Amino acid sequence: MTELTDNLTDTADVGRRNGVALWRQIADRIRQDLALWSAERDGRLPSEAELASRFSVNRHTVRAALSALGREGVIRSERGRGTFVVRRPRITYPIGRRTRFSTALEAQNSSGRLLLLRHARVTADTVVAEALRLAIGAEVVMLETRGMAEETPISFATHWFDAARFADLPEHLDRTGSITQALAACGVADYVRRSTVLEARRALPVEATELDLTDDGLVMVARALNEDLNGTPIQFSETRFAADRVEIVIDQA
Amino acid sequence: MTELTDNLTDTADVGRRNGVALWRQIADRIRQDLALWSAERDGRLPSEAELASRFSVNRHTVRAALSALGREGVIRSERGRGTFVVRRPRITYPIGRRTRFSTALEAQNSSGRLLLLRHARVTADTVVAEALRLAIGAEVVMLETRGMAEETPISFATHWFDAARFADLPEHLDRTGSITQALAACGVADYVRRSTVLEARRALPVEATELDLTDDGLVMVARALNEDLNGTPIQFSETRFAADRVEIVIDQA
DNA sequence: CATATTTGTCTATTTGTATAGACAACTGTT
DNA sequence: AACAGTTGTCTATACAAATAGACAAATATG
Repeated sequence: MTELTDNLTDTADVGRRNGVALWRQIADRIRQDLALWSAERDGRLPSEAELASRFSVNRHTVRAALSALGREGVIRSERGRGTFVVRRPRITYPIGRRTRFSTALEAQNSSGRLLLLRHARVTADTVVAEALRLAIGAEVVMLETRGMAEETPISFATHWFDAARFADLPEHLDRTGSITQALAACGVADYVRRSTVLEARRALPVEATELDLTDDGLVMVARALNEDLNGTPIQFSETRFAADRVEIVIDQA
Repeated sequence: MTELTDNLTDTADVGRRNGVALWRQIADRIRQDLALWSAERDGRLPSEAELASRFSVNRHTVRAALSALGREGVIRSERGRGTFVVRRPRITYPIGRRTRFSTALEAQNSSGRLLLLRHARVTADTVVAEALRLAIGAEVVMLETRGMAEETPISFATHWFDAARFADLPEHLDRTGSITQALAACGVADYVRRSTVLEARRALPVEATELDLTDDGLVMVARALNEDLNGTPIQFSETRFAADRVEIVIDQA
């Protein structure tokens, strides 16, 4: 760790002519290091002049970076005083055999909510059908949800269920606001996580909109399969987390 | 899944004046979709003219994107014929209670190797000390490794061990080439993964170099703690995976 | 062979990015 | 009040990125 943080703050070299503007690279690096500055010096960032010399760029380039972070709402500049961090720590999201969104955020003072955005009956493509052990083209209930912590979107997920077994699911979800409770109403008393696959990539336009990522955001994608206690798959999900706002903890127990 | 892939291929809008050049956004999107095209049509991409109209940009902009992907080695253009995918599937990397790099890649025909880049005795900072249950400033053995699949770098990791207990570790590692065997030589017959925390971010310059990420690459970062069978922490690691080359599977069992 | 389709190369123009320097406006301290 | 340090705004210049159009060179097909 010593090595890395030193590299982060001291030699802050950024690359040129690689298709990403200097001001954006600098904005991304500063967003990364906000935790360092929010702790010490009253959450005050180094001055524009000092940042410019650290990154070896012109002060105007730094200003473009700070301006972008200001539009994102993570920092705030005050003439004559300096630039300050607007507190917003990362959320810790646990993944394990008994992963449930509702309980995930309650442990850390955040009031988590799961919003149902839309739902529809669609036909299963190859991936979904294989996961749920259905025939390709079988009817499935698809629903999209957004997970919130306070007023900040954290996750944007698409879920698929066997339509034969879970036809009434959307109504129950509308009423209860919880997938666990909606499943219970459909006769699934308990379920466990069978598998989770993670990858990271740049956000697609849809995801950037739903997660309120201003520009060029990153997402962590978790594809998960839940099964009932008989070992029958009941739910396949693809959840996109805003990479800047969460860290994922793997529950080994 | 249906929804997403449709969005990917049809409405392929890209944003302007957000600090990321159009050609780079397009290159990133195409790299994402390579799997779709490598399957069908003999691994042939749509023509430059068609891509230009899909993304609503000039053909030269598409050419800049393809040129970048060509330098990366993931596609190859042939005058008069078209542009083709150079096959390179994602590596699946399992994380669980008994995660070991050596066994991770053998299951999928890849010949995995772990290279020791450098090692040193350093003093533990707050994070490392807390993880290994040592005093801040205690001596630790730090080593950096690079994980390879065939000739492609997959991971770049920093590991820390209590120097009092594992002084001879680097030598054993040099000799055996395996952390598990080196630990065995230091009297640790077996060990298990206690915790893993994952996050995603843009690669730092050092990481881009070590992982051979040509431009603007993404990494998944796994911070892990291993302990012996008595429950004593023995190894704290921070591993950076090249996000384009791996997907991480969580072993729930 | 003739033709349509594809990638490769060239010139020209407009918009975005980065540098440089100067100075105004505001804040906290001496 | 004076001053040092900070952010905000302006002008000017050089280079990269994106658009537009035209044509050459290679390939596949009928």
